[in-house]
Amino acid sequence: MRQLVLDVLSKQKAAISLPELEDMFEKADKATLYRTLKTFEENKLIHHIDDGSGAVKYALCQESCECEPEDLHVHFYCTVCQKTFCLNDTPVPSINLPKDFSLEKVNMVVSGICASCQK
Amino acid sequence: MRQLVLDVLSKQKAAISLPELEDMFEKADKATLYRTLKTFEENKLIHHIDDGSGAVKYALCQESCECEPEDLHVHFYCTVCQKTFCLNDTPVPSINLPKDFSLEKVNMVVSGICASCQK
DNA sequence: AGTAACTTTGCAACCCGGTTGCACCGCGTA
DNA sequence: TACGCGGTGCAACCGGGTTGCAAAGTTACT
Ligand SMILES: [Mn+2]
Ligand SMILES: [Mn+2]
Ligand SMILES: [Zn+2]
Ligand SMILES: [Zn+2]
Repeated sequence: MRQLVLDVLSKQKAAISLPELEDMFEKADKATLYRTLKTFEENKLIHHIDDGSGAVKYALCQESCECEPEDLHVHFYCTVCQKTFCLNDTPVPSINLPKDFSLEKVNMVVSGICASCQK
Repeated sequence: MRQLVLDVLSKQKAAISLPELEDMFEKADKATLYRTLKTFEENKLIHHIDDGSGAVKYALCQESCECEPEDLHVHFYCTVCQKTFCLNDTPVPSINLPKDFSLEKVNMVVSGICASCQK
């Protein structure tokens, strides 16, 4: 099962959610897939992305993917195809927090229209 | 009802979620509060914040609060008290998207420890 | 006041993503 | 063969959000 899921993940251009994964298999159980993603994430194979679409999405970690402690790159959510992409080459800009606020991590999601959906 | 909700909202230092609002009233119905927040948002009185905590939170719009088309300021989620704050003075930095990606809006949530929770 | 039209509210049900307990299965090992 | 352990499937549950519908409240007009 994990092999199959890993295959699917590595073939994806966009990040994928649990429900999407579910009906991409049709045969495997939701809980199994859920636990698979969980173990993958614990072992730093994948990272999750909260793009505000209601379902958390997952994408393979890249070579340089330091998901912890701080997510390095920006994510892009296409409002047309509803796909979410890792912009691995777009680092999260550093920001100045008010005094006495300590930074742990940053989630930056840009919405718009992706390259494929531009006409 | 709307008056009451508006009062609560204007007294809040942190953004508030629908469930939080719910048990802050104990008397009003979830649906009513939900619809109240909805109309407030449609009329640009409040804006919503998706901080990844599972529940969308709402905060009053400030004078200069141009929530549309693009959310202007950064939000801060405290991992200790689980409160979410508008950093009204911290604008979202502009970023360079890859070619052919068009920008509509940006959600930037910084997690860490807020001023009150620092020891 | 009486009536009609419109708005707001409460209730209940539903949806959907996520999560968990538990029993079962498959497999390697003593 | 018997045991232990990790993976799987099923079913149930949870929590936030959303909606249909009917009752209650409000407003406008006569
Ligand atoms: Mn990513
Ligand atoms: Mn805000
Ligand atoms: Zn697209
Ligand atoms: Zn705090």
